[in-house]
Amino acid sequence: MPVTLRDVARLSGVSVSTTSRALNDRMDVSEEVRARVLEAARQLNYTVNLQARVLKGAASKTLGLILYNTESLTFNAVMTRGIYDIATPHGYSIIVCNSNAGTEMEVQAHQMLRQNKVDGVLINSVESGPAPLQYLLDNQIPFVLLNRRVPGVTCDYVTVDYQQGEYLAARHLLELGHRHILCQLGPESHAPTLDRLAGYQRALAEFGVAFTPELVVYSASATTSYQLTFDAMQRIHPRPTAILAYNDETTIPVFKALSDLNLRIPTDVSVVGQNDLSFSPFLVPPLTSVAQAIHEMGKLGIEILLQKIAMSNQEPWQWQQIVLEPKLNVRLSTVPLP
Amino acid sequence: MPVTLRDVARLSGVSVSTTSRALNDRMDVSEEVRARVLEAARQLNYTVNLQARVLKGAASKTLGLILYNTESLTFNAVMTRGIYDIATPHGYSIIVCNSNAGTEMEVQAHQMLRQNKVDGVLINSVESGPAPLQYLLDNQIPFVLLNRRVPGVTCDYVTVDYQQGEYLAARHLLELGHRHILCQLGPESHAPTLDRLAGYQRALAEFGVAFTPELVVYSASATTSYQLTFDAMQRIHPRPTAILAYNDETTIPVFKALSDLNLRIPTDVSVVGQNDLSFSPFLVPPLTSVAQAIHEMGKLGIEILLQKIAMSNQEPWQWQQIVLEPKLNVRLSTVPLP
DNA sequence: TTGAAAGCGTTACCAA
DNA sequence: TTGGTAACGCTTTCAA
Repeated sequence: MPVTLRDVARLSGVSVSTTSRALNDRMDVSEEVRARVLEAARQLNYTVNLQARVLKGAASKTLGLILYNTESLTFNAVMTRGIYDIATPHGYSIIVCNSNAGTEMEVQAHQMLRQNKVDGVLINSVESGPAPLQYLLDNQIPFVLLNRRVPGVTCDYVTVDYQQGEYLAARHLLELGHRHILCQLGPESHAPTLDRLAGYQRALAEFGVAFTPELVVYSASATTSYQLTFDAMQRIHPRPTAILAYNDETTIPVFKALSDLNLRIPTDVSVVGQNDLSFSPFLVPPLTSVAQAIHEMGKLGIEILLQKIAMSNQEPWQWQQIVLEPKLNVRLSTVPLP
Repeated sequence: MPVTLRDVARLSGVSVSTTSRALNDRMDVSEEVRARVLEAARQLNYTVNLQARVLKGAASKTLGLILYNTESLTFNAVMTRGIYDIATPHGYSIIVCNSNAGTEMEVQAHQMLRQNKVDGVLINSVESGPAPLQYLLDNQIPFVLLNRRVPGVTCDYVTVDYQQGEYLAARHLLELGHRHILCQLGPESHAPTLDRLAGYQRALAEFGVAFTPELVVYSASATTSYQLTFDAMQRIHPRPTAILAYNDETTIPVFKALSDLNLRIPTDVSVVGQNDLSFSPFLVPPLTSVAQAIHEMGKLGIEILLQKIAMSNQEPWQWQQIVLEPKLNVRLSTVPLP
């Protein structure tokens, strides 16, 4: 039913092989024939059959993207935005899979991508261990890890530095004189959580402040952020004078909890966010926040991947292991301790 | 280099055709042979070559998703979340394309999906007119429109009702006695914008309030929302007593603009948002907002698409044209006019 | 129950 | 410069 090369060949009155060459911009085809073939193809609305081409051994011009999909709503949106936009102009389709933070779906995703013969993979989910990565390495399928590192696996990756981000935020508060800083982190087992905790502790140590486990709480949703803040500010003595929020979104319930406790920001409590979203400068007061280069991470990831695919396998490849540095944007939600 | 059916056949000592039947769970294969084949396949880590299968005429088990990608960061995230999660268990891969609200990239997306022989398409971007849809209809490729309707094209779609959403919000304010309601809409040419404007006007008409063009402003970003609110509340006399914000995200700059003008919420100005995000109940004051069933829209869309694909083309198909109703969640950011 | 062979649409090789 | 032919990996007749 669909138009094939044979149809175009018949209409243009040349052989199938000549038709193929004409359409693929080969130079061993007379201008006159090429014109006729192109016209016929246009007329029949011909499109190449990718499966046939790939079966012959050509690249599939398809990439895989395995998302983790449990981090904040905005995370994937920001990270993937640049990915599609760079892939499309290069003629690549992207098959997107979600692991939903589960090993089973992650394994299925790898299987799907393998079956689809993708030319490369961007990976933001490594729940099932290094085996799938090893498979890709063994089979020389290029891939780049996004926001992840895997111990024992040498490969390309682009991450941001959550430890440094938390460190910068904590140091900022310590420099302002704060000593009782409530640290709100995400899911307890999550790798970035451990990084951030380490950054918090590093800053404390640098200022000779003892670490108080009570000051660390774990939450990730709006509801729990409100409750945890509300409870912690009442329970902990002396009361924290500053809060390192989980991210800018959960800063909103934090603000409300403080408001409900009649605590003013920043007079009574300083607050620092993470991610520096577009609305953060417009909170009341404007939020001091750590900007992580999430968008940059996605963009660099796909660029490295495409670069790697474009290279012949013979050339030596220097592993790209990039850690993007966070930046603290100071606004009005943080002030010196009186 | 990759393992093929021939390799499995050789190892299990049977023919290629028998191997194929064994792996495809056909019943005309002896149990003993099937076991041997499966074991050989496992041992060789065999995976079927999808391109070959599709070339033979099988379904590609691949769907296309064309996103518009100019709406808020969260919109795509919420809508697509359910899509992947339903497609994967059904064995479908999804090729995601972004039109970026441009006709050129949209056309390219359709081309890519056509080349990839997708079994169906979910479409949230119809910038280049009805031609690509007509192509899909002509070639019997199932598709479902998400958040879009196209005049003159009869097809399946799932949308939410922006007009009704704005109507509900406006009516709520009118019932509270407000008569000067600032209406903040998105990009001026955007279809939802026109719907929302109509909803606003319908509510006004119902209460016998004259429509004042001056009270309608267009914005979509955090920065412009702040400035537009700040300016409008100073410029317009009598000053609006209520604001219909563009969405919950831009509500944040609206709150700040009002705060900077020393206007209290809700005492001086009532505010209604759109989307009812997870953080909205935690704004200060908690935001009255219109919830649109964006997630439901994605979920229904993929379900209808899969259903349609599963049906033999012979059965009659009843067009699914679904408009999901919005819901107004009243909180503390709106009060009766004194 | 099994195997041989044809063919899906394309490209590459070789011969003309 | 052009055309015939083979082959990519699979499924599906059809025959044994």
